[in-house]
Amino acid sequence: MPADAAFMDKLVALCKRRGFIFQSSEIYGGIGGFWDYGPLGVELKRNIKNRWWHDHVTNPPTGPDGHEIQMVGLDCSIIMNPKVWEASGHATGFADPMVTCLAETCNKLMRADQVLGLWVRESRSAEFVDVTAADAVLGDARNQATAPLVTSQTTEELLVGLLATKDFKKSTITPTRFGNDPRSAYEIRNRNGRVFAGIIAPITNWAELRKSLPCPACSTIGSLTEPRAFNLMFKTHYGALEVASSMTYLRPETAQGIFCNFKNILDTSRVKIPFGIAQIGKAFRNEVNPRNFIFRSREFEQMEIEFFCREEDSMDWYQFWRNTRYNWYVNLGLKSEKLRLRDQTAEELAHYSKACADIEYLFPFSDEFQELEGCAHRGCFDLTQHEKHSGVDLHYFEETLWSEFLAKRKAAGEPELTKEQKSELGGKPPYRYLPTVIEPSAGADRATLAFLCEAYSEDQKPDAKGVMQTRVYMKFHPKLAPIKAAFLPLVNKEGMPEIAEKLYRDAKKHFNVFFDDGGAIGRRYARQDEAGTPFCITIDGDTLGKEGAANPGTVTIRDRDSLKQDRVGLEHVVGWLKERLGAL
RNA sequence: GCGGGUGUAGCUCAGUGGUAGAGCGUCACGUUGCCAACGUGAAUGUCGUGGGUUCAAGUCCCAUCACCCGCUCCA
Repeated sequence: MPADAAFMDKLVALCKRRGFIFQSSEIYGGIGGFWDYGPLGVELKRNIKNRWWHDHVTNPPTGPDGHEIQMVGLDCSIIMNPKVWEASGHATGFADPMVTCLAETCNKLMRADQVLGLWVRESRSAEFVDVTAADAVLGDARNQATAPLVTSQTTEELLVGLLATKDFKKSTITPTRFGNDPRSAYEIRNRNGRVFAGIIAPITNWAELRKSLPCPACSTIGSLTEPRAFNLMFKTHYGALEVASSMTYLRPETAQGIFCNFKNILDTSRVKIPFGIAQIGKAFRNEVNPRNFIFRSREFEQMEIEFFCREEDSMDWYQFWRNTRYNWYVNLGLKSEKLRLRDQTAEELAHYSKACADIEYLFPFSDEFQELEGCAHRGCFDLTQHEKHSGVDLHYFEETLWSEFLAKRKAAGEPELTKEQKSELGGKPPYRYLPTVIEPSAGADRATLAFLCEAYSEDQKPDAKGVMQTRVYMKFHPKLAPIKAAFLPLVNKEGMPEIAEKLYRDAKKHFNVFFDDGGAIGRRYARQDEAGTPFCITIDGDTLGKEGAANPGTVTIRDRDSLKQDRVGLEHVVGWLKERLGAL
């Protein structure tokens, strides 16, 4: 659905023309799903990452408890022990079997487990029902329907999954038998008392089964391919000898490196719960189909925080991060209604998650909002998994709370606890526990793309010859702009270039600034507009203090968005910029 | 992965079998007095890649790669 394909085309062309983003390996014909950041792009993306690091790690905000939050940074290796990915679930969870419908008018690609949802059979036709929205069609089936459920999961897993869906919550399931069908058969009675007949069987003979299976989308019988493994993990080998035992993966997310270092950080950095660990780094996913410029690429960069807190405070911290992260985007210029904060519905949540909010942007390539960042309440799922798989104790011990407790007992004259009592009491909450995790996980490339889309602006106005011209300008927040200011001698004579260059050299000590003496002033302004430079500083006759100058010793500073010009004294220019650009 | 579309100069694109083009941009020199100014000059392409048909291929055929749209996915 190209919501505004023309807009997207113009933006992509500008990115390439001005050196924001290039296709990777372009001279060799490119490579799908990989992109390079050019001179302007790298500045923009780095500004975004630096801003994020500054705002959350080096100068974190005040938390809901009124204290500045504790944050530390981390930079983990991309390649880790493959057991990490077994523990996290990625090794299996990222390998979905997919089937394609080969019917000419259909050609749909779907996850095999979705195809194998719920089939309701009535006399000769079979109809597919999404198990999450089964009610209407099941009603039509007049309770007589045979509903074979087949899946690559085990029968038990499937039943658990079925009971988790909206329509079958609180169903009772009783083993039964349909005629001579050898597969496991069940009578399913839902909470409204409606009775369904279901056959549940693991897929062992797809080749046979698919001949009779209709496509969920077009209902053509036997048009589905066999499930093929779509593995989203990037396999690689460590060690020069490529053997099975040296196989591992490039990380699909940076978060697991944080969990694996949880204990190291506790032992070395004097942080106490609540605290957060932040990481910026590359991650890799073999996307089925990388699309939409840098939005979905196979190599991408994440900005992730794992914030560890007590279970009882977790919803406060969740709300805090959800709002803090949303406001971060708004304050850096994603001000339009194209940015939204959306709470996930109960159905969307992972089974271990209490809450999750997505920060979404309405990109021009789609008429649906797309995720920039997910702020998830992950419970203690990840640490539990790593504890289980690694065998290492990852529990947190509240030393202060424990010694306060002991001191209080002593003061009250209570008898000293025995060793056994101590380990019994101190070994469980509130003294010893697995912390709950709030995870704001952002895509740096997606953020970059959103800022690019939001910044792209056009003005129509007549030029010197009266011909309508389009002015294209990138309305970046000054803190994100790749180039902060350009220094331009109005004309190349009478000492203007020399003054401009000296001023440029002064400013360059503090900011990424640019010097341009080539071409007419209007053209130079236009070039800076396309690069998104917020300020153009022009050295003119007044600067030189020429006869009749109204403002001797001043330069003009042109604002990119309003086109208004201020006159500022030469010696105040750097200070003027500092006021507007901040320290970073 | 399946189906459809596209690929010619830095960018946007024209070119339906017979000497590769335009606009914009870029560079140089001259000029210059605030919003893509003007003059003069210049550079730039193995027409995505490989193979085939033909006297002759940017153009026709096959393969391949990349990008765009849909299915799917989610940072």
